[in-house]
Parts: sequence; C-alpha cells; structure tokens
Amino acid sequence: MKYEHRLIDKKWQDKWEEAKLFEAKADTSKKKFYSLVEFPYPSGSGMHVGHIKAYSGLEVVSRKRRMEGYNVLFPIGFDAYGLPTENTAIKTGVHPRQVTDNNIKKFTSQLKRVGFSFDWSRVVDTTEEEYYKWTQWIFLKMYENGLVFRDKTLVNYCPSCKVVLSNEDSQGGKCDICHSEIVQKTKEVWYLRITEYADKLLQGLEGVDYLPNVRLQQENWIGKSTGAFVNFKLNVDDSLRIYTTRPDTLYGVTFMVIAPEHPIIEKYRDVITNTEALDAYKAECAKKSEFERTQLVKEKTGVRIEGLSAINPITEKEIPIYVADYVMMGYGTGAIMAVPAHDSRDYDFAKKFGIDIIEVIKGGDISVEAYTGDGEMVNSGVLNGITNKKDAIDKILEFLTEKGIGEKGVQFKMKDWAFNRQRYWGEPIPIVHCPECGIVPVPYEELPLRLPPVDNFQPGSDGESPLAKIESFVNCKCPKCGAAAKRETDTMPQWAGSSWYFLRYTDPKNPDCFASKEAMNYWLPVDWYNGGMEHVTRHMIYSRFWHKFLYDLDLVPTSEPYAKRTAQGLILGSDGEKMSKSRGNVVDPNTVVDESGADTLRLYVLFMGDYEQAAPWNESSMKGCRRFLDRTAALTELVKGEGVTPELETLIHKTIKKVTEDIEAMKFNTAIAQMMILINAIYDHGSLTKDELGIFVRLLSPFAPHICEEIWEALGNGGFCSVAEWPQYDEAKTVDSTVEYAVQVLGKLRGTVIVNANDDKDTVLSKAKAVDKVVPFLEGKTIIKEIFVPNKLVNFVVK
RNA sequence: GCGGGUGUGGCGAAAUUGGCAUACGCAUAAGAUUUAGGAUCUUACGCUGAGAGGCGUGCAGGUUCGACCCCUGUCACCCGCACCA
Repeated sequence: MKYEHRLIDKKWQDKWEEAKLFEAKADTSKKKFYSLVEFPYPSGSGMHVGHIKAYSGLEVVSRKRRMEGYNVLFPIGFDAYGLPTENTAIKTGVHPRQVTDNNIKKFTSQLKRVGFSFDWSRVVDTTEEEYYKWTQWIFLKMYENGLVFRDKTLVNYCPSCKVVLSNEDSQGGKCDICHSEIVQKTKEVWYLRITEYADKLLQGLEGVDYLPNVRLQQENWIGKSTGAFVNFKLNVDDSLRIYTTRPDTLYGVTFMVIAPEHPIIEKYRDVITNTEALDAYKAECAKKSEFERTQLVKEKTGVRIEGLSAINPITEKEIPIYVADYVMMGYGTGAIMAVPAHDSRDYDFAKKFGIDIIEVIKGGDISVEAYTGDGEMVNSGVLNGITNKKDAIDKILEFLTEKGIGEKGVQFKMKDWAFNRQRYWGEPIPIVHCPECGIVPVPYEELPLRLPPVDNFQPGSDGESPLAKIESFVNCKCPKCGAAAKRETDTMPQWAGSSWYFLRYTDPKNPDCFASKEAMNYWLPVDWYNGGMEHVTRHMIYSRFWHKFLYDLDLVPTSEPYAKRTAQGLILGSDGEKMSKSRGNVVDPNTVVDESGADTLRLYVLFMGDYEQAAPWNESSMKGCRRFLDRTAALTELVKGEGVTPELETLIHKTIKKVTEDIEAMKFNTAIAQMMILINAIYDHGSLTKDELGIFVRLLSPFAPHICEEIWEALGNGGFCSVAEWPQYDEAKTVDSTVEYAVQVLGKLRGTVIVNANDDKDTVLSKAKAVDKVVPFLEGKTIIKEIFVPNKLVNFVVK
C-alpha cells in the first residue's frame, strides 16, 4: 500500500464523523476520562503549528484511553471574546460578531483537517447568548455573595488599548495584548475579591498533580508571607499601621516610610509643614512609569514629612517619617517600619538621608552593608541573647500582642481582580446604577443581558466603553424601585468566559443551568488538562477561583477543577525565534497537511523533541516522519503467513510496553523512536503476519490515525482501528533470551560478551574473562574485585 | 536581586536515574538502482591516531571499581517574579 494522504485523510475524517465515533456519552457503567486542552482564541491569522502541538499531546492520550476502554470526553470550543477581534473590527469595519464567526469557521476547518478526535457535538463559544448568560449568572452569584465590589484606587491602565487591566494582565509592566507600557491611574473599577480565596488557592495545590513549575509559579504569584502588623503612635492622636515580616528587628527601627499615595498625608495636611514639597514629590512619582519606578531607579528618592513623626512603640524613641516611592500603596498597609541595619533598601535610604543605623542582629558589618542573615540579638531589650530568628519572632509577637501594639498577620502578593473593561466585545456586566437604590444587580430571570449591536466600536476618548453611546442599552428602569436608571456599560475581561468553560462541556446544551449535577458528578474533575505556561498565573488561577467559589455554593462536586496539569513547549520558527506574524516565520498547518498529510504533521510535532521543551520547526526533519509513514504503509506488502523470529517477537513486546508507558509520561518522541526501531527490524527480517501488523498499527494509531485506519481496513479487520483494543504486552516476553554484557577493566570498556539470559553470575564472569579483547588487560594482574551488574556489565578491578 | 530551568555530534535530540555516551531522526559522503533529476535501498558518519590505543556530555576540581547523572566551585544562555517591607 502507498501512503496517499490526500485520499485517506478526508476519507477517514468523514467516516469518523458519520459514525459519531468521538462523541462522548455519559455512561456510568464505564470508567470516564475527561481530557481538556485550552480552547483557542479564534484570531484572524488562523492557527499555526504551535496550536497543533498543544492539542496533539492529549489527542494521543485520549485516543489511547478510548482503545483502553474508557469513556472519553475530549472537547473543544472557542474563547472568542476579547480585544484583538474588536481591534480588527475597528480597523476593517466588519462587526466583531462577523469577524468571530469567520475566524471560528477557519479554526474549525483547520482543526478538522488534522483529524483531532474532539467531540464536535459539544463545541462551546463563549460569545453565544446561551453561554454568556451563565457567565453573567455566575457573576451575579459572586455579587450576591459579596465577592464583587467597586473601589477607586490606582489601577493598571493601557493607554494604547484604553482599558483598565488586572494585575495578571499587566505582568512585567506591559499590556498583555499590545505590549505597551502600563501606566498607573486612579479610577473607580469593579473588582472580584479573589484575595478572599488566596489561601484556598494555595492550599488546593497540595491535592492536585501539577507540573512542579506550574505549581511553583502559582505559589509565587499568590505570594503568601507571614509577619506582623504593628501600630506606631504618632505625635498626633493617631497611629500608623505597618506590615513587616521581621518584627524581630523592631528595636532597630530608626524611621518609617510611607507610599506617596498614603492617605495620612491628606489627613494631616494642617499638621504637616512641608506639604508643597510632598505634593511635588507625589506628582513626580505619578509621572514615572512602572518601569522607571521598579527597574531603572537604583538610587532611593524620598522626602521627609515635617511636623509629623512617630514613636517606636518598643523603644519609645521619636522617629521621622519619610515619603518614598520604594514603598508601594498596593502591598501591606502602604507603610513600613525601616530597619536600615538589616534591610538593604532601608540601608540605602538611611545612608542617603543620614539616618541612624542601629545593629540588632550580630553577624555582619553594618558600616558596609545591611546584614540580612541570622545571628544573636543585641540592643533589643527583651530579645537580647536570642540566636534564632524564629524564637525571636515568636517572643516579640507575644510581647506585641500582650501590649496591644500589634499582632501576627498574613499578606499576599496577589491582588483583587480588576474586572471591567472599557470595551465592546465582551460579556455585559449585569448591573444597573440607580440614582435611588445605588448599585442594583440585574435579576437572574432577565439574563442573558444581551450585548446590543452597535456601529462604532471605537472606545470613548475618556475611557468609556462603546456601549455608553447606545442609549437604548444604557437607559433602563431600576429592577428594584422602577426609577429611571442607567446600565453599567463596561464589559467583562477576556478571562471571564474561560473561567468555567470546562463545566459547560459536560452538559453544553442545558437551558436550565450551567451544567446538570448528574453530568458534572460523572465527568468532573478534569482528569488531565494541558496548555501553555503563559496561562498558569492568569486563566489557571482565575478558573480555579471561580470553581472554588461554585464549590462553596455546592454548585460543583469537586473543590479543584483540574486533577492534573501539564504544559507543552512552544514551537519556534525555523529561525529559532518565537513564531509571529511580524517575523514572518509562522507555519500554517494547512500547508503541511496539504503537502505531507495530517499524520505526518501530527507525528512530527510530537517527534521533534521533548514535549515540554521549546523546539524550532525544521522542514527537512519532518521528512523523516513522512518516510516512516511511507514505510508503515508499505508494511502491507510484507504480510506473509509465517511469523517473526523470537528476537522480533521480544522487540514487539518491548515496543508495546515502551509506547504504552511513554504516552503516559508525555514522552512522545521516544515512543515514536521505539516504533521506528521496530519497523526497521521488521524490514530487516523481511516479513510479518497480519496479526503483527495489526498490533503495530494499533500502537501507531493515536499518533497517525488516518494511515492506521487504512491499513486496518486493508487487513480485513472490522470496525475502526481508532477504537480497537489497545495491544497488551507480556512482561515475560519483553526479556531477551540472550544478554550482551559490557566488560570493563578498571572501569574502562574493553569488550562485550553475549551470554544466555539465565546464566548465573559465575558463568558470566568466566565468559567475560575469556573475551579476546579483555584477556590482554587481565594478563599478569591480580583481580582484587569483581563487580557484577545483572544484565548490564561486569567490571574487573585489577592490581 | 530572588526563584526555576538548560548546557551532550554538523543539527533536533536519547540514555531504564550511578553501569557499553550519542538510541531515533535530519544533514553529509560513497555505492546500488535510474536516460536524467527525484524517490528508494546499502554502507559510513564524536575527535584523534597507520594501528593498538588515547581523548571526549559548558569549564575546574571532588567522591566512586565506574559519573551526562551525586558533591564543591565557576561560566554561558533561557524563562518567571521583581524596591512584596
């Protein structure tokens, strides 16, 4: 047989679809397996081969699971709300709905041409009314439970996209979408109180099987720290509250620092004598971008507050208060106690401003730099003599609590989720602003709150959503009192719809709830979730948060959505750079499918290297995969009555074992290599039986299903190879009857010897000693030690 | 600065976790076949050496009968986070 991909790709894709072969049916008599890949954002440029790699991993696992008899749910959908589509609409004048529909059509056809075994009957599209109705519903539930609030604070703002962004969307001080520099702006926005779940999100990581660096990144992002809150009395009748992780250094506090935006400056304007200088400094800081504020400025800046001072609660000494931008309003209380002797930032600041530096921990040289290590406590009253940091902290906490000065506290780096976007293409936030009643949620029965059609998607110049211009949408009656009221015109961020899509897959058409209890009880949790590392501190955190919220309401059956999480590495362009339209190094899967076939593409993206590692695309390297499939097709001509040799039979069992195990470990490259070894050996031998070829194609079928179906059919087997039984291996038959030992003298390889597998140690040793190439190295020497590693090697230590 | 990772032929990469380094694939070379190109098949393919052998997993040491793997130091690159108190 010849591998004619143009004929067989289409042929089998049609047959699978006709037979509804990959449609999942809840069948409680069977063991379920829910494998999930991150649904794509349907962008205008279509998919590139990176998407194919991202889906191919669990595609292979899912196909293997079906063959192992599992009831598999392997769904796909589209995360279609978001800025790029809206920007395309602005540029081209085509409505986002139209843009989205076109893109989804394009993505669907690309995915189908690769032959993925998705359940196409369960496709979800986050922009469909029947879907976003439930996104809004969950939002209202959160509102009802106090997890939604409005606040006017400093927010991340992208001047180019004209939107407020969450912390997660502005990592590295850059806009996640356009990579522009983020600025800080004071604005009133909607927040989701994700910090309420910070501890649960952290603890939940204990019980799931995430890739170690996925877990670590989430832990770092949540950023839990334990320390203490301490109140410092002021020279007015008030106190300044700080957070510290080092309450043990309290005796070394010689000044305090507050963030430029700290409210205490406004509060005591009449007491402070240098308000002009402070205002000027604050204005200067506000001008600095995040980048300048955090990366460039090594030199500490600040201004002393005149007229306002604090008392160190434990030494009772009066200490000055400074304003400096190395303290952030967004973390802790926006104020710190400064211990220059034992904190390098405070040290730099104290040096520059000529403030006292008092050593309270021995071990360093504070005339040179801050000492941050451990040591004996000195100059520290009740703490003197303690040599252990933990003991010192325990003791001082006890002391602070007793005196009512402070108490133990916990802080997180994670911030609440800024949730509204001043844009059109997103879920409308179901909230009404009533002049009488204030903020009123839209009643559940009025959902979905539909996104109205508009002609102009350009955001307003003052950062208003395009929806603000649609009077028929804005003007409404208050659901509570009936008075004339106005709707919220901002929309939800891109991450809203993807925060619960895996739930909808279990019951995608349900009109009465986001998914039925029965469906979720059967399918959840997601057994295996694969996606990109870039989503670990965004989508993954957000969706775990939503899921845990729903769990607390007893609306979902599991506390964690995903039992296992892995991540694939990028496919780089052939130039070794990240694939991007602007670089022109993008590879379109359709081109590859046209020229070389879907199976070749599938095989190559998994063969090119470690699945978790980035690897550059290499056109000619792919030829090896094509050649392998050509040879696979041609195996049909070697089918003869007689079976293979015992050696080859052992190799078949070894191959079944290795492919079976390697797929589970996502070591697809070595699984494929093993099948190549087997096919090479079969060609050397010159023939095989029908049954043996049947084993081979079943092993290969998760990777290259089209050609395997074709061969399966040609062999006269009934049914589909895609759901045929996964081959079993016999452990006993994976062992060769003879073993080759390496023979070393003094650790150096001198020869090899083939012995019977059941030869005992002494037999092997004496055979090894007789090896021609070994004899000269043993002659005239005394063997003082014989090392014997079963099935591997022998080593003679001689003198 | 903190955290994580990587470093192996001309290239993509393997190595059962301390046991024959370079499996598998690409590229290259020679040969066979072919009118020719292509495709296919065979053989070779770490460096060095005529050979026996010697040397080889970023670099320098160490432990061990034996190290890509463990330890100490060091260099380079990649990815996160970043004045987090």
